[in-house]
Amino acid sequence: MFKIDSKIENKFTSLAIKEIFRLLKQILSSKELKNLEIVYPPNQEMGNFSLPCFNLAKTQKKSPLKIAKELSKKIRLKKKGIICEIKNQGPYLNFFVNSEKMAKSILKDIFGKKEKVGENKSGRNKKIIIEYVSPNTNKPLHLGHGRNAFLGWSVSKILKANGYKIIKACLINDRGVHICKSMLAYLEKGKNLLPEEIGIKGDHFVGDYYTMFEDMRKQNPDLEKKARGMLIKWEKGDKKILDLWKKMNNWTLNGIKETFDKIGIKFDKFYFESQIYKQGKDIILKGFKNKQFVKKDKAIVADLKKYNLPDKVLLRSDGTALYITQDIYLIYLKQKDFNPDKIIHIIGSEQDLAQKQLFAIMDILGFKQSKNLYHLSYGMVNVHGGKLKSREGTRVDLDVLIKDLGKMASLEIRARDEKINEVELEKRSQAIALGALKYYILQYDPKTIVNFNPKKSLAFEGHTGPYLQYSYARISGIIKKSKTEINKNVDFSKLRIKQEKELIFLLSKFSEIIKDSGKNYDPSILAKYLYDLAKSFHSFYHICPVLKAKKEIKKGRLLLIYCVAQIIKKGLDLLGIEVLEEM
RNA sequence: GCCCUCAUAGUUCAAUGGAUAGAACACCAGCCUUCUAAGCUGGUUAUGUAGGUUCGAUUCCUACUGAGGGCACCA
Repeated sequence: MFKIDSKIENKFTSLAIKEIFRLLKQILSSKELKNLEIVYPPNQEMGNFSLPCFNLAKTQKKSPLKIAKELSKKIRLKKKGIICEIKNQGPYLNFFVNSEKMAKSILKDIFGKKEKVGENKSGRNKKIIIEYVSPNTNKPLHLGHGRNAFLGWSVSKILKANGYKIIKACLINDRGVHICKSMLAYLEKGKNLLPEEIGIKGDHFVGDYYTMFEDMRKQNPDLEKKARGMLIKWEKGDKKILDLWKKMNNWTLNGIKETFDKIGIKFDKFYFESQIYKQGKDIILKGFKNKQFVKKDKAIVADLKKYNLPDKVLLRSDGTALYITQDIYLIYLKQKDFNPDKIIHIIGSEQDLAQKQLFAIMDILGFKQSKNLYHLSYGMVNVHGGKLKSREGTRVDLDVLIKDLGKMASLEIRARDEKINEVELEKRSQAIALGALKYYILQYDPKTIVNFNPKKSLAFEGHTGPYLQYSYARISGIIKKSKTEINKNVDFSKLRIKQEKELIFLLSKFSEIIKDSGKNYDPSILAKYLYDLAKSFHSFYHICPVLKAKKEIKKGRLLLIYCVAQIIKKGLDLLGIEVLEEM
């Protein structure tokens, strides 16, 4: 949607919209112009841009149909303008652009921008810290962490493409009673076994003891108290417990980091809960002294009636810290470390209330930037109607899932190319498996609850990551076979085919899509666009031969598909998905 | 009990208050001596119920029904 004063990233679109407003100025007052919006019609046969006449109907007190008709008759087009045709259709006035000018401008632009294609500077170098994933160190990552990781990574990339400076942070929740549970089970049943001795990844090794604890507790409920006791000893610095804690934490952390590496997730800064919870306590105690908080049943509590929220306990009655205790300090710490303009927490929607409370507490504490705190909330991943929560049994282990997907992908690849070598097979199957998984997750609006059925959900056909990777590989194949340099100076006077025009117009939308995805912190907008583009390309592919076309047409089509490939590559990169030259 | 989400095709998801409610999977019928069939072309099927606001409601408001999440010493 474009208003008269909106800033448009794509040069051609910007010129076209400006011309439309100039044309409308012939017959409308500047006041009327200001309220108008230009939109995209549902499909391109209707036109490239459209003016809905409903607003004008109100001010002019005529039917919108009549206004559209009148406007189409009154407007005089310029001979050499970008807009070459105007049609009224119902209550809409539709504008068609000159395909030749559109093609030349857009393709030249994409060709010239190379890997910076689609980027803009609307972020003006403002700094944003994005905290994401933030795992516990008592078990391996599951698919819910995967959604968090893919979302965080992609949003970071998209915001960066919008000109923001991004710091990707991860809080390691390495303190708390959940860790003690794994430790207890290990002490009782572990027999000093090491993960490498039985060839198991450290995070899975520790996770198994956590599960074991849950089983043991069912028979011996006292273990829960024992775990609490262990936490108190841990807080007091009991050497034996600290040594075990360090050892087991390292196992888990190394395992988790290995998984991060495998799925291509990186961070600029790690914070550790164990290193910051004490400072959190100090802030709470100081706040209590300053009468910002109150004491109820010996616990220190934030009264949040003013914010229309339930009260929140900040320190237990026995004086030990809660998760939120260190979370409060962490916000100060991030502000001190990086002085960001915004802090984003990527956390599941089950913590909507807790996050609201946290931000309200920061406000009570007088944290000046409390308005710059943002909770990017995302829906849970359900499995078979069950929940994917670590407290309950059902969870999809990320390592296992990726391994299974990799196997599926390599079978597909082998079926197409029997002679492929092992190194290439491994590389491709990983890229395809991760492409499928990441696209599957990112195609949904973050707040949507994803229903994941391992058997049905992940495919390599249809609306999937591999479909996009395949379009890229196909284009790469054609360009390779053409054995010619891509030439940006192309004559497009013979651009008559619907599929060609459609592709070019889709390309022109890319930069607006990146802006839109960034503004909404929503990679699914980009994901859907890329699918539309790939679909449009495949349709083109089956109708328009490239290599067998006549010389000038071939040159033009080569440039066109090259630009499509560049956009797919860039777009997939912003989703954290790799492209392949061959599939 | 209170608060927050959500309800669209057999299934999984789209649709800034506006044009014929889009896709994908599944199902049916076609297309490989032609740039990679992980592809293309066509077909069947949908807005939970009842009101309201509006020229116009899948979208906003109210009630109901159903699902999920949350509600002080878990995170």
